[in-house]
Amino acid sequence: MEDQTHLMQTLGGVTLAGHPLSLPAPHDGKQQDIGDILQQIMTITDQSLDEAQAKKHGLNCHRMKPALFSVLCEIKEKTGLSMRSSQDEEPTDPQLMRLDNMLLAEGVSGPEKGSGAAAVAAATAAVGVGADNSIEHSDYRAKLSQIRQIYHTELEKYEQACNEFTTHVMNLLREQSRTRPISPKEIERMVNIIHRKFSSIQMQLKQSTCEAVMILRSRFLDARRKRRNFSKQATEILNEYFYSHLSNPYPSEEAKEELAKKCAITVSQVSNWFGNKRIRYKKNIGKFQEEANLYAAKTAVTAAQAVAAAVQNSQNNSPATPSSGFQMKDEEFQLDAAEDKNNLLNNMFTGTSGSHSLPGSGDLFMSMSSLNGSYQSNQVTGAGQTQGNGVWHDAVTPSSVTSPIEGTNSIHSDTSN
DNA sequence: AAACATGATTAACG
DNA sequence: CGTTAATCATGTTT
Repeated sequence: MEDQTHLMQTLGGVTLAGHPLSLPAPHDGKQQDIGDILQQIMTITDQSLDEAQAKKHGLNCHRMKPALFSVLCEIKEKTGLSMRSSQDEEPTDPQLMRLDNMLLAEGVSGPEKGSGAAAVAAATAAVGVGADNSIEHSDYRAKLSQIRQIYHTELEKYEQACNEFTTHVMNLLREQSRTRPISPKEIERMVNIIHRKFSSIQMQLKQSTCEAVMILRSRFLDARRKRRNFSKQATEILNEYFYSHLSNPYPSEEAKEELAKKCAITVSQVSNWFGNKRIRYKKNIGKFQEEANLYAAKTAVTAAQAVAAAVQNSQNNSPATPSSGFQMKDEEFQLDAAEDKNNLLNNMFTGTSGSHSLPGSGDLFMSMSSLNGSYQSNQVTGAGQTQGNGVWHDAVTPSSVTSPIEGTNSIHSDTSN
């Protein structure tokens, strides 16, 4: 330990003016020699530049130089180990991994995906609608590739700077190793340190890139911010399903997928739509009545013949209970429509009043049956039964699956895809 | 610009 | 987990 202290001071080249160094020296002759060399080394800092340069050269060529050099290196290595051992870890790994994964997932650091855009465009084009959607996406994609480009150029710049700096330091150290005990191992370690520093800088770059991507993502892909209304067709299809399943407007997962495919939207969008639709319909049935009739008409048109026959039956034969699936459906409708019947009725009458034949107009069918129904049950349910509960839940579940309703419904839209 | 419509998000619930 | 109900934030209409 004492030797080390001395040596450190020596190597620092600051003090140690007249101290005799106690290096391990087996023979007296050589000790004299070494002492001489060390003396020269020690005093070199006190000399003028030219003088020192000359002396340096002299020392470099000295026959004992390699031996002394290696000894000094070894000692230095030993002293350094105790200091370094604690700080050699790399705590950056998990974080760096996370960032890397993220960037890879976002397609920033991964392979260039020029074909991906084309594929997506083709897919959306194949669906037919979704042009606006792909515009949005291309905008997003453009920004993303901008970020990626910046990221890559910066990364490359850092890489280059790192290499430059490394070679510079290596040259410097190699040069200095003529006058200082610097082992190749130490140079290597130095290089490692440099690399670590630069990679931490790179991590910062990655982090800020991630942030940028996230911001961009939230700005462009967060549909809440940039909400787009569904296409006319899509709402058409959704409404069709909704009103033709008004008794149980809860599409199954498969049905949702079908609708999603047909509407060029996602399944969760379908779920959202039905959630919103149900709650809003229930909340203000009257407001939707017109729409309901419209879509009921629309679906009825396709099944006009069958419906027409049934309606005639239910009207002519037995006003009370015609025993068809329509009756049940009617009851549901009357429940639904009970609230704003006035408006409703007016609409219906003005819309379809005179001609109640059966020219396919489903609204006719709707209006006829629901009129009867609503008059019946208005007193029962009362005008105040509006929302709250039981719009379709209790009254509906029984008829949803078992009754012939499903059969009739399936004629128009249920299985028609 | 205000009012309304609508898709998405959220907490609470069963 | 899927729903409901309330709410947000935007789109559309008036």
